[in-house]
Amino acid sequence: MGRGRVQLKRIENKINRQVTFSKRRAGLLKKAHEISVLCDAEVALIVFSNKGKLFEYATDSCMEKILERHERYAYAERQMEANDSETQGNWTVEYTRLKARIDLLERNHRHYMGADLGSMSLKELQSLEQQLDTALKTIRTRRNQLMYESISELHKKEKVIQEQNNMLAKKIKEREKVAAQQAAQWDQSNYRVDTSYLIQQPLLEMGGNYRQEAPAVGRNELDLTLEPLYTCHLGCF
Amino acid sequence: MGRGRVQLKRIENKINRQVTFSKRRAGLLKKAHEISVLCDAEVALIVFSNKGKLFEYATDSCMEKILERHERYAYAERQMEANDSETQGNWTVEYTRLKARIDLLERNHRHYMGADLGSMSLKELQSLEQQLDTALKTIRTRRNQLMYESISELHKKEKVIQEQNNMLAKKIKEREKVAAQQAAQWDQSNYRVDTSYLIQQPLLEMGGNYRQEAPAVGRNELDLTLEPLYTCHLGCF
DNA sequence: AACTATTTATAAGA
DNA sequence: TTCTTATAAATAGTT
Repeated sequence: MGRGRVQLKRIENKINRQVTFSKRRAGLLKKAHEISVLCDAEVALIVFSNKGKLFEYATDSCMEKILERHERYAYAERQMEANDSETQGNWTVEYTRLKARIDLLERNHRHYMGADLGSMSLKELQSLEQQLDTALKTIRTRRNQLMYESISELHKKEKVIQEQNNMLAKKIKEREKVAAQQAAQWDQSNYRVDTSYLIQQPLLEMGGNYRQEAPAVGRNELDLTLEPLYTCHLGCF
Repeated sequence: MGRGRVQLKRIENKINRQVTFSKRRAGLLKKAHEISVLCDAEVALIVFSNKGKLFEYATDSCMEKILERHERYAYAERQMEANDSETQGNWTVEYTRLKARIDLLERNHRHYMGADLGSMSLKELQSLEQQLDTALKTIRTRRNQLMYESISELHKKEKVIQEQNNMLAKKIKEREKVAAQQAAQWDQSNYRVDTSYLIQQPLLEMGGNYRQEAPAVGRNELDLTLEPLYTCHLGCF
């Protein structure tokens, strides 16, 4: 269409090429619109010029919708192809089938390891991501459960040991009291002073130790620092 | 082009429409290819027929690449537009600017809550997803850290309390020994039998209690069940 | 950007 | 569908 035939090859003259691009671009957009209206078709046309400038046409000005439809379509097509080539395989019998299956599994494995992603489409990558994310979620849930149980267990242990601790402390206090009574009785009767000394010394030292470290400081820290965290963890399950 | 003019409106005759679609589709694809070769342009053309059948052309048969390029382009354009309309806003002064800003923020907020996603493109959704995923990761990291610290703390507490427990047990044993000596001495001198009875009774009862419940059963369970878990947690950070 | 000689595309008919 | 053909449209080269 025009004076002289056109060979289907890149126009080397830059000016010429630019002019032709303008003219043909207009024509192409026009024709895209025409077929869309005349034939009730959905058309998306994207043109990047030599220099990277974008021109586009889309039926009803809804490019994204058409592109998404295309993605769905292309994906479905690819799935069908994959299915076909996997099912019909009976031209070198089982061997080819098994080989293909192994290839697929190996490729999948590489993908699951995050390698060899260059050959995957956006859609495939999304699918992979979701799969991995789901797996990750399962793994995380499991790990959280284990941590939760661990904390629960520790709390229980702590309580038991603390109770034993308290009980021991009480017993010791009783012993102190009895020892004091004995000492008093021995003092009264002035009988064997050095034995009274042996009894009284360890009891005093121990009582002091116990009260300062375990119930006062230790318990307080547990109650203030750990209980809120624990409650918070519960909200996560 | 052909016998008689063509009005730009849907062809009502179904057969006619189908024929025209075939012809024009071929023409459109041809022209798309031509401009692509002649003018060194990158072209993507997607056509869905009336009945949903897909026809497509892409320069170098690389549809996905062109579509991604388009997405990047369209996204950048949208960003610029948003920036513009946000920056220049001086036709109803500050009011319009603030209103737009609030609208944007509210929309974003809805998106962050997972609502009102219908208006978002695939790319925007991906971006949102990544944002949320990153946020989620940060949150999870933080939570894991807190749980880790909690476990660490509990282990430390457990150790301290256990040590105190052991110490108390040792003290009590000493007391037992001393009491036994006293009892022997008192027996020897036959002096006040009822006091010796008071001392011996609580010590025996307590020693049994302690050895059976805390160090034997309690400690074993902790070592076997919790230590591996703890090590496992460490691997997660 | 406008003109115009030609080539192309295609509507209608077979 | 496909082929043919008359004609409308597109456009290469020119101004």
